[in-house]
Amino acid sequence: MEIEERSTAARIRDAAIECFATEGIGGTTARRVAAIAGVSPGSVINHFGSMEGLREACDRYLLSVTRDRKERAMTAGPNLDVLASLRDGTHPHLMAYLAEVLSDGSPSVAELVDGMVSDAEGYLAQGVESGMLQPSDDPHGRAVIMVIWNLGLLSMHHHLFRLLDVDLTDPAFASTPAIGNYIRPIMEIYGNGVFTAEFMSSTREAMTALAEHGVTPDSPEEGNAQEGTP
Amino acid sequence: MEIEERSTAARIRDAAIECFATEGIGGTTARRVAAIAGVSPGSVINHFGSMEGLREACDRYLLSVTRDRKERAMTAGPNLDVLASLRDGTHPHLMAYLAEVLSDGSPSVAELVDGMVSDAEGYLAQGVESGMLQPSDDPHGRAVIMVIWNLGLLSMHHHLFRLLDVDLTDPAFASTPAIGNYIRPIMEIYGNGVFTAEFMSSTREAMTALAEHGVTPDSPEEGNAQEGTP
DNA sequence: CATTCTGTTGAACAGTTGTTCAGTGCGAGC
DNA sequence: GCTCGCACTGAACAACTGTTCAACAGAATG
Repeated sequence: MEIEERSTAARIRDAAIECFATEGIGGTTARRVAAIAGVSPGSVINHFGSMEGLREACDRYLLSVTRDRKERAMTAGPNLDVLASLRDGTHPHLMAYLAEVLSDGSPSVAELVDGMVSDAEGYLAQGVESGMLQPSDDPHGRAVIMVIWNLGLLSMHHHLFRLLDVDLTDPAFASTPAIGNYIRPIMEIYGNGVFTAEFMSSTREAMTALAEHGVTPDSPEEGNAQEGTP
Repeated sequence: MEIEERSTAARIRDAAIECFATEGIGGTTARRVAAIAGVSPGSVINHFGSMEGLREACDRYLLSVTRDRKERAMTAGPNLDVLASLRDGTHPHLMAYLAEVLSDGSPSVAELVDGMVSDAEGYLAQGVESGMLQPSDDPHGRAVIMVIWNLGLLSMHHHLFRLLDVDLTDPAFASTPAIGNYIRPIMEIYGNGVFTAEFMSSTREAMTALAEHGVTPDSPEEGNAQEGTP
């Protein structure tokens, strides 16, 4: 099950990750992977049983790399950037591979996302304790939203690149000059919010009702909820 | 170029949207679309030239529907929910189709996203004028981030459903009981932010430097920037 | 040296794909 | 009633796909 590094299987798996990342999932064929890895098409199936098996191996590898680096990063203290562990340049296509597979429901990607969420819950709690972050009425929900906002940005990196000139899949992303375009608005929202205090207090009763019962088709705050729904 | 409604071409196009939405882009074939539409495979190509042409027709249709409803929604006042116009049940698979195509860089989807961003800029400006929203140092950047956060949530709806029990592609989404799980944390962040005022003021100098020069590989605020990068 | 074993090959197979096109049916216009 | 035109069919085609497998090389083992 475990793949020896520097082995042929590892070369094939890395070639597959590169192919999935650059050609997309649909554009990846056994022959193309074989060509990149410098082996025969038969060898690809020989090692992984099928193309689906190869895809699963890539997912498992993504998961294991993330876990390895996460442990190393843990010692360096909490970090709100759930993706930082994939951006060290050792595996240049891993981030783009993740971006590609995020929006299809593979089980091991789900496991990865769930892990990121529970990590984020821990980091957020630490941030609250240390006085850096505000406490939340719904710590789990806040962690889910923040993690998926992040991953969503990654999976839409084409649009983000077009609109803000920032490439989230670039290993050298952190030293892009335009990175301010990306961080500035996010820090502004995370720092001050978007709604004014007046607006929040004027809709407080609707919000607490929402927190208790949820929105029902004919709940009276429907009008406000629609305007406020992001 | 314009497709007559109720025509065979329209039926094929709707079948394609359904197929793209439910089977994914890779899982959609000419024969499957033909079966759903109740026509022969040849007819599919006859009407749209090729499968790529069919895909483009679907994108164009998505764009035109969005524009139509947007105009109608304009009269009802600004609305921060950029997706509300697609959620009226007339075309039950349009939202799921959008979710499917968001993460691949089709030109007309790019046009759609750009339109949503410039709409959002307008709505946000109106919200600022009316006192509902805080002004921003970077109105364009804020609009981009907020729109792509939203679209990213949509494109990751599988994960969101697993984690918060909310299905963004469901036409009846607004009346789901669990919708509070989704709205509550977002309203909290948009209302109050995430960082504390103390943390924000302690990193103010780093933030203003960022706003002016961006982050460079050896800029001194690198440490803080990493902790703050979401 | 002979033999086994492991890893690799690449030709071949069956299945699916997009696309073509001669032929069919059917309704409108005369 | 006849004919024309058009939309549609579905069998056929070439190009691809994942997968199989007999053959092969080369190192390790006896």
